[in-house]
Amino acid sequence: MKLDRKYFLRNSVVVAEDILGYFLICKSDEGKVVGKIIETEAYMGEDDLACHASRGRTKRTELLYHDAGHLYIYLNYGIFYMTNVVCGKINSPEAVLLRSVEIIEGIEIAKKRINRNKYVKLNHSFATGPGKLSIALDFNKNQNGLDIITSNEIYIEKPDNHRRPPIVKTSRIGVYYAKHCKNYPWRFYIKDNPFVSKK
DNA sequence: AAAAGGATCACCT
DNA sequence: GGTGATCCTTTTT
Repeated sequence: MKLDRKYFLRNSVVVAEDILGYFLICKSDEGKVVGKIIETEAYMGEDDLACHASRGRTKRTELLYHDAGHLYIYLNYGIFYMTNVVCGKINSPEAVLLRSVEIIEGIEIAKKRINRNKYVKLNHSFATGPGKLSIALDFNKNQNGLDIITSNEIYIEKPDNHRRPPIVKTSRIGVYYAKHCKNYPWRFYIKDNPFVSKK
């Protein structure tokens, strides 16, 4: 069942954990690609020094303050797009970063996208890590701000037979600069899953 | 106009 | 475990 806006109105830490195992669906001219969500991170509020909103409300972070259920996509390292879903109430800047998926449909389309990208290599677990995930699902600045509740092309659904998987909570990746926030246990992944980006 | 900073990746040991 | 490559956006002068 497709998720409604109420689902994302909750705290991003809650959503990041709950959404593991759900299906991310992306249709485009190239076809349909479906990824099972394996790994996420929560970024929450102006007090979270790892969150973009910690530097205040700017043109870039404006989206985080708006309605939940929209994509927040930005370029990092000048090369990679990071794909997030905005969570929480209006004026509460929160998001869930999608770090890794297991491609369960449209694998040839996803491989083709990885192959034509200059910065990544196709290997056995090719949609692991937020940069590669965005390439495999063709997320870029064109989808920034897209509403995944009303869209029929890009959305998330709870599988019919969903059971809550065993989950590992740990600290977030790449936020070494975030002082006391860097060790917050806001990274979640499905235990023992081969598509987790980093141990 | 210039500088600095990355929510990464691939490859190495 | 660690390092270097990469180049766009944001911030500062």
